[in-house]
Amino acid sequence: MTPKQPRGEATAEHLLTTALKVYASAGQQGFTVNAVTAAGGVSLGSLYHHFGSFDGLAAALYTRCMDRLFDAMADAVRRTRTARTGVQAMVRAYLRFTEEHRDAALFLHASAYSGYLAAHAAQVHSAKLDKLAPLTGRLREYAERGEIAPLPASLVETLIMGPVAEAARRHLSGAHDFDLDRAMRLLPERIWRSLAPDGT
Amino acid sequence: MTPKQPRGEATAEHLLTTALKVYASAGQQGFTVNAVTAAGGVSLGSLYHHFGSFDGLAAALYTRCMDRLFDAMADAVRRTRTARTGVQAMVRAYLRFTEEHRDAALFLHASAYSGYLAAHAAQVHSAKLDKLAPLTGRLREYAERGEIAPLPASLVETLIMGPVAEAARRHLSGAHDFDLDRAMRLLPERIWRSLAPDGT
DNA sequence: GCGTATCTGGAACTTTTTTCTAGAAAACCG
DNA sequence: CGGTTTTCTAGAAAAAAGTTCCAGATACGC
Repeated sequence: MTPKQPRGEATAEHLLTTALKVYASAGQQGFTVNAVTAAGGVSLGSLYHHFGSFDGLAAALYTRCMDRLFDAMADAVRRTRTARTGVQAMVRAYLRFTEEHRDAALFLHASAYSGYLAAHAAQVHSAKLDKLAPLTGRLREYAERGEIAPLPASLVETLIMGPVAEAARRHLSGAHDFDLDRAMRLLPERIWRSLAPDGT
Repeated sequence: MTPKQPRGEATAEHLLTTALKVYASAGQQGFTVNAVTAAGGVSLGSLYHHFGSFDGLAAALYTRCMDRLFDAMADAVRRTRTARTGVQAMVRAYLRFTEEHRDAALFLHASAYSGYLAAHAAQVHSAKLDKLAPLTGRLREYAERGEIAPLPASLVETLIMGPVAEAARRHLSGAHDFDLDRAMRLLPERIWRSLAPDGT
């Protein structure tokens, strides 16, 4: 009668996938414990067993989406050699991810500074640092070799992630005047210019 | 016995001020209707009469904070002539506002894409466009005069607001490795480089 | 098989938001 | 002024969302 329920670890996985679907289709305001358990055919007890709280589920989903984004960026950078191509690869990978995984990108941007994560902020932040390590490592190498201007590491990150995230937000919010394809063509070079050492 | 209650319009004003204080001291999770009404010595009925919903209050507060930020930026730009000094003035004004009105800046960044505004998104967005008009107008003039690179207007905005907002977020989140004073010295020039026309 | 640990279901409870309505204060107007 | 209308306030009650709890089911090691 009841469809075969996945159990154990699979249930947690299943809940995360369902949660993202619910978020994508019902939006922030339709994103409730009841909506997620109903959509997934899973009980409240299971959800709370695996995630402790609804915020816990949201934090896990956030972490999962973030992992995928940063993995995509790290992969892209790995195929480059110079600072210029590396930075531009990061930018393109972020924008490509935003386009190809719209739901995940939307959830990331909407949740980023948005209460869900308050209780798990520390965990999420350290997970972020871990996943970001390959990228920050590369940036440090560029700096050591003098391939980018001598700036504090956090400013270099700000100059890359700031514009890219803003572009993603504009695309995701459906701004009529924002063309993601054009951004993918123009932004990498512009961001690079903000980082290039003098006389380049 | 009961302290003299402000009435009418004044109550709405009073609630907004109280709300920001409550948000600043109790954080996102302590930011509830009851907390705000209790702290302000105002009843639920009054709050709902003036703002329709708790989200309505949050949207009004958001708009008010945003107005102040953009006014500060517009004032700063008004005192400049060239594209370079104008852009740099915007950047500095944003960062200065973040420092001087920490509570308002925190609320702005935390609420920006965060559910509170979903119901009033349209109003908030059009209010934003209005307040942004003096700034976008300036940027268009720069572009027409060839003082900045020929880029779509939304990309110019992205290249300015992206890094500045990211810097503000890092400062507000208390990142140990982020130094706002250093950012105020270095960012304006770096952002300018991303916008400068060729051969500058 | 047996015992233990893990997982699931759903009713009951808590907290937070929203609605509702009676009535007080202000504004308006002849 | 005196009456009428509108605006505003108060707080109880309802609705909605999140959380707790525990009885029972399932998987797993021995």
